[in-house]
Amino acid sequence: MGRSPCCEKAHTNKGAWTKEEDDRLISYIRAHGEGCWRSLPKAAGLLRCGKSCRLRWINYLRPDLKRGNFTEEEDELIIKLHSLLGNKWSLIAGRLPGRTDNEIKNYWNTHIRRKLLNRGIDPATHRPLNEPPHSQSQSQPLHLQNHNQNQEAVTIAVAASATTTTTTTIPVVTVPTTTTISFASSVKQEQYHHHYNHHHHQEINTSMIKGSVLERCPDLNLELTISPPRQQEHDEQFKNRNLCFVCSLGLQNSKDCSCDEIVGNSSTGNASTAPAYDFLGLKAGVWDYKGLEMK
DNA sequence: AATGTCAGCAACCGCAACGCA
DNA sequence: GTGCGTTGCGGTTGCTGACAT
Repeated sequence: MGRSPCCEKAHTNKGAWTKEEDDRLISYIRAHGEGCWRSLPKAAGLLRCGKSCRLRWINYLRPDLKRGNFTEEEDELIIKLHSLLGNKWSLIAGRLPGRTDNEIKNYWNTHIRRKLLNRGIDPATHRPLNEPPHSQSQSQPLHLQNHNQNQEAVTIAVAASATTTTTTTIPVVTVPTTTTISFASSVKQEQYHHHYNHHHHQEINTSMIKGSVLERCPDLNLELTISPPRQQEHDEQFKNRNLCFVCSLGLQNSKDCSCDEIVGNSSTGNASTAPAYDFLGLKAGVWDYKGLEMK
């Protein structure tokens, strides 16, 4: 027998939501919070499946949503992020506060695609339409190029703008050498944490971003730098120590510090036993590059 | 005014990842 | 380690309104 359906389809409404349904959903979530979508409809007295409720809330009813037209700045940011990340709409949405992945996806398909075509740019590859695909690296979009390339020791900083800088370094352990990423983001740390908790398996795709980022998008502040892994570079006190995410944020001695819990072997130089940074509680050992590849 | 076409957007569907027993 | 239930993502569909004929 296959999996049971997510809802009893015979007894659920479909199609557009009514005002009454919206009100029920809003009041229920205000009272009980998000989550447990499967049981929510029954508890809220809605004849909808949990999926439908979740979608309605996330894409339309959430109070922090920014309604209205996209600005020119948002347009350009979406284009740049798409060139880096591909159709990772949830990731792109994470960089645009108040916008949902569905909204951005629709906006891309209806407006930006056409806008790029009018500029003579292929929206799929972000390269000129009339440019012959003379090499794989140039004919593929950036996000597709990256995972064809061997990983190297590289530190990458990504920022939506250049106000604050939050830096951490993450090893990707299944590649021959250590890949590290530094995130410099104006997004509040807590927002980043929230986003990361939901999307950590995709967020790491940013690690695929390499030198050509700046070449492609010179005015997008990605603060790309290439450097040896930080632990090998300096900080004598950490030389024989593994850094947790908390310390990587400069919060050494914090109660959340878990450096000493991390098991790692920094002396081998082997990536699979490389210094382990506990990024948001994800021990280095869990990073599986293959699992992070774009579809 | 009636009909056809198209664009925009909300919602659905299938699948994969995740978490837990 | 495995199987099952739940959640989230991305592609696709279909409804609706605006515009053209």
